[in-house]
Amino acid sequence: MTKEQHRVTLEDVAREAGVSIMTVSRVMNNTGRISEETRTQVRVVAERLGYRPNRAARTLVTKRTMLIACIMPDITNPYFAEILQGVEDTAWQEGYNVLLMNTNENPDREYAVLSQLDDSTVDGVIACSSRISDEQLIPLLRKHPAVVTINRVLPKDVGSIVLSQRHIGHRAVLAAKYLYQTGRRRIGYLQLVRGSSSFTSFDFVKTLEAEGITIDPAWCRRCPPVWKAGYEQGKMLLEEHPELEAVVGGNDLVTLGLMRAAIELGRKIPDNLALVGADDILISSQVTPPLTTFRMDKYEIGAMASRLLLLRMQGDYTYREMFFPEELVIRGTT
Amino acid sequence: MTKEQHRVTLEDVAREAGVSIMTVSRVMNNTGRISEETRTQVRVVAERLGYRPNRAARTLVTKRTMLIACIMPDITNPYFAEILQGVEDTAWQEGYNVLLMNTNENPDREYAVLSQLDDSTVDGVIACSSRISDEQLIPLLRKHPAVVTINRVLPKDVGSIVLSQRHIGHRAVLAAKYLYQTGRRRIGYLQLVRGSSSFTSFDFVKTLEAEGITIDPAWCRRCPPVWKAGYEQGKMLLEEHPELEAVVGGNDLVTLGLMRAAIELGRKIPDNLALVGADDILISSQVTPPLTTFRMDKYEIGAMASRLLLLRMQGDYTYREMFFPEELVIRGTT
DNA sequence: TAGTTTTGAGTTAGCGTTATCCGATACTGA
DNA sequence: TCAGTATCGGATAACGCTAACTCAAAACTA
Repeated sequence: MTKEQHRVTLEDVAREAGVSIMTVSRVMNNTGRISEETRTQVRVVAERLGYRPNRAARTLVTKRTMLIACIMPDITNPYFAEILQGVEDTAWQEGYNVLLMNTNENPDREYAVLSQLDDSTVDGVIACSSRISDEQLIPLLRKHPAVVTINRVLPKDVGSIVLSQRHIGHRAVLAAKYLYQTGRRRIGYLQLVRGSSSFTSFDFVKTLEAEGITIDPAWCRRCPPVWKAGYEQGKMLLEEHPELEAVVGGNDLVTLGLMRAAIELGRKIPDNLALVGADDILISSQVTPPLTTFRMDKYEIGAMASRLLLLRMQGDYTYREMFFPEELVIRGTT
Repeated sequence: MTKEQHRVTLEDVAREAGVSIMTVSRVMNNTGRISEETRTQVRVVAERLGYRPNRAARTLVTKRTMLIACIMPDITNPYFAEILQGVEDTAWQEGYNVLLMNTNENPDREYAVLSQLDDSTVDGVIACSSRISDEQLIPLLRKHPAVVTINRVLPKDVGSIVLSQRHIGHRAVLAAKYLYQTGRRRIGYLQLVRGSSSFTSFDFVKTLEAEGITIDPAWCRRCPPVWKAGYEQGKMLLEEHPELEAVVGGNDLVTLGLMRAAIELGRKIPDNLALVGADDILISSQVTPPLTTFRMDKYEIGAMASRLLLLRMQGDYTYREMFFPEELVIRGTT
């Protein structure tokens, strides 16, 4: 199909149906008072001519794009894929389409993406697990009338928030405490590297210290949130610190990478090394031994983000914070 | 931020800079002849005022949305997630954003999505592994000036094509032949259910018959392309046909589901039951035993689709067909 | 019957850009 | 010096739609 065809406009329909442009517009939008007779007449003509309203023209006057932007760190991580599925399903049900902006865990790209975005492009923004600093993120989000963040706490006026853990790092501390209860003493930590995270291995060590659990900072490693990095960092960590009895991973992917490294190093899991992951992706239940991790409703997190965004887009700027409880699923690695 | 603020327009910049609207427009688009002096002057004012061009207004006159639609059956399937990553990265590099339309393997939803889409919404469409029939799909795609399909052959005038297997079902036949070579005789098939697929278990049986391999049609099952379905259908299949020595799966997810069922039924893999998957997602290499499957460059498939689409969007309507070879990766399940 | 409301549909005026045409300088060469 | 030709930038008219207002005719009301 070439580009040179004539687009069917309201005017064409109006002329053909012998009514004014406004009448056709009203019929198409089901607004205003139109007699049943005229209505069906216009509908028939519009159908016959194959009329489709021009989205840009409509947007220009209504100032609504019917689009929402969803900024994701990495859609090949099943954790985010499932959240995105929830976002898209819910948005779709409400007549919105999703502009996907995948940043590949790259803060520079995330910054570029957010800079490019403005309120003439989308009606709202969902920023999931942002990897950039508050200083960069907040001004960029303030440009938008409706914002929801996932797994990131921002000032209440910026937007609503969906969280899957009460505080950053809360999960890792819980995992370590559980491992301690099961008798492990030398507990390592594969902390996710991201531009933003305020929770560091320093906090990990300190928080657990307060609980009477001593962690050697040398047992903690920073690690990009992908499988390969978990494998590589994990291998180094275990080689340098064979005394480790357990490791807490920042997400399932890196924990699984580390598990592979451990197996290659001859470690027997869980007897020789215990592992706890973080987000219960499908693969985690299917490996041998299956990974102990935290379960949460990822789809529902995404769906809720869409719902909260919709409220804001409809002008309800009440600050809302939804907390999704996560549950430790004990499987074969502990 | 409320909606009531005044948007900075070309007019504001023009007034402030003491030039005409057209001059500002030219500067913003780097078109036309503008003196260096005026150019920087306008740039400074635009920057100070925080001017951002209105995308809808621009689209209305240029007829370009800078958006492409990507229709995906299921982004929680890592196979598609990786393709989507390739699509998005490449589109982004060229200044395009991606409208994600995830259909959750639901043909009705895919039909609805495609019906809603028109050329005033996006500049091009990538339809990945469409689940609807040619009769439905072709007219819907013809509305668009630029189309690329992934894993779906259509008339050459509809759009370009990216394929990861030479013919539908080619992979399954290859897998069966390989299993036969390794001594397996009673080979089952978990065929993916989709609205469209022209390759049926009937073809599977017939094609292999021609190769001298006899398959009992009762060993073939249709199965939705998700893990759970593979597990359930697999369990039924293995219970009803304990004589099976091997099964070919339509994709890795269902094969893995079947593998779980087989293990629960006490089958030893690969001695007691051999398995071949289809798309080498990460999880397949991490389970025990690791899955024998077909490897292909999923990211590159998506990236290529974007590149082919770009060519069409730039007016090069040459039909192109890219074939990505896939390679059998022999691991622990055969 | 005259006044009032309701109903259905037309008219006008943008929304914020860019395409296109056109005019005013300034520069060129003979 | 004077046409000829770059060079720069303004004026105008769309693009396709909807908000807001207007108004005639029909349908009530007292």
